[in-house]
Amino acid sequence: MGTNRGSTQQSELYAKIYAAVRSIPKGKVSTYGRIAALADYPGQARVVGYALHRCADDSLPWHRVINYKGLISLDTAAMAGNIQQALLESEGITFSAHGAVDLARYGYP
DNA sequence: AGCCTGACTCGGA
DNA sequence: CTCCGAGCCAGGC
Repeated sequence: MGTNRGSTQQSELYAKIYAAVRSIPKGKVSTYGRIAALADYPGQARVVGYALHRCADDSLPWHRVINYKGLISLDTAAMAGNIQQALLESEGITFSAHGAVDLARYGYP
């Protein structure tokens, strides 16, 4: 990549993150740290969370991204957390009684 | 320019 | 099991 005009690099970061999120197959879930690694930004899980927070794309399967504990980062009592769990369950993902996902079973990669 | 917050993660007590 | 602190980066004021 020769001369890079500082203009599209910022989008590149989000593009990689979105691409990683889109790479999650239906019925699977991934973590922020995992997405960061797939996006070539290991350790920057917070940036992934921030990118998803600003997600302007409704076709982005952001609900397949959870934290490393297998829990929904959003408050499950809140609307967003409730929606996320509902979406994952609609894809065939089962939750524990404590509201946790088995990453060893549904985790991706 | 600087400061604070956040859809994160990890290790320790 | 829960709580706390430290490290990382981007965005907003």
